[in-house]
Amino acid sequence: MSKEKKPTDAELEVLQILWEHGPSSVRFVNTELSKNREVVYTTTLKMMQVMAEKGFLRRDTARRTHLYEAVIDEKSVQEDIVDKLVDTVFRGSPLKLAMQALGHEKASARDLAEIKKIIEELQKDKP
Amino acid sequence: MSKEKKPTDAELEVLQILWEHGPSSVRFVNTELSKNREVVYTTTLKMMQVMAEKGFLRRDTARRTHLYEAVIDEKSVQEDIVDKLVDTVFRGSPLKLAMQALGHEKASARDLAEIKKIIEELQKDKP
DNA sequence: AAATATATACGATAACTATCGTAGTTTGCA
DNA sequence: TGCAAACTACGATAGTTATCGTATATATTT
Repeated sequence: MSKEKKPTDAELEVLQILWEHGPSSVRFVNTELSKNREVVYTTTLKMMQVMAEKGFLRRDTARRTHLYEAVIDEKSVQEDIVDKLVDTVFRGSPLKLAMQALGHEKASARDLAEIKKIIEELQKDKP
Repeated sequence: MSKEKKPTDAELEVLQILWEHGPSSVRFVNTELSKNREVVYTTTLKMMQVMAEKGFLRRDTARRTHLYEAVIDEKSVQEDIVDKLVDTVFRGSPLKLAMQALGHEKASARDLAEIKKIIEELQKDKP
């Protein structure tokens, strides 16, 4: 039961960068964000400060350039969001969500083969 | 390319009820919502009025008790949300999302069997 | 007809988000 | 040394969301 509030969309963008690259400076995160859309440096700074207050990030202030690190786990965030999504958009049906995901344009033949294997594994547990 | 803004979480709750039951009165929707959490009637009313302004709902004012109907399609909303979710939370991997969904507690053996069939169908198209 | 119940309309508001400018501090280099 | 660059701190703000109270109109019941 994670009691924490869920990150906003903009916060998720930051989290994704930190999950991928590990502890990073504001400058780095801002540069990454700017690849997708224009963001002023202090906007990113403020956001990350707020996220630290919320407990989403931890920061290391040992040096002048602070380093921020995600303290919420990528997988648990994914779980929270999927659970909520199943309830609020897919009428409680994880199947429908999975189907929609696999129908996604980016789902490759390799993906399909892989998930088939996973399903077969799951079927062993749920006879 | 749906240009429309996406519904908020609270709006999705309303939409789900309308998708399931078809055109409904505010009273009905409020009663349904109240099964999950306490909501004052005028809160629901106001929300549905706003949703109508946004173009999410159409309303029939022919009678004293207005009837509201969803004008955005359930499937396209699901698509939009899944697409965005894949990008912002699953690093562009629909596979990861599908796996997470199937690992969901509510995924039944029947679900698994069914999606396996669907995957086999998809595999015919993506050799 | 009067009282009661049920509707809509609408304004106010607290909380939150995302955004950015300004100020002040530290570092590094010409 | 002194100036420019890079950094943090912080306040202000416009927009949005969800919430609810009050006012008012229309049915329904007694």
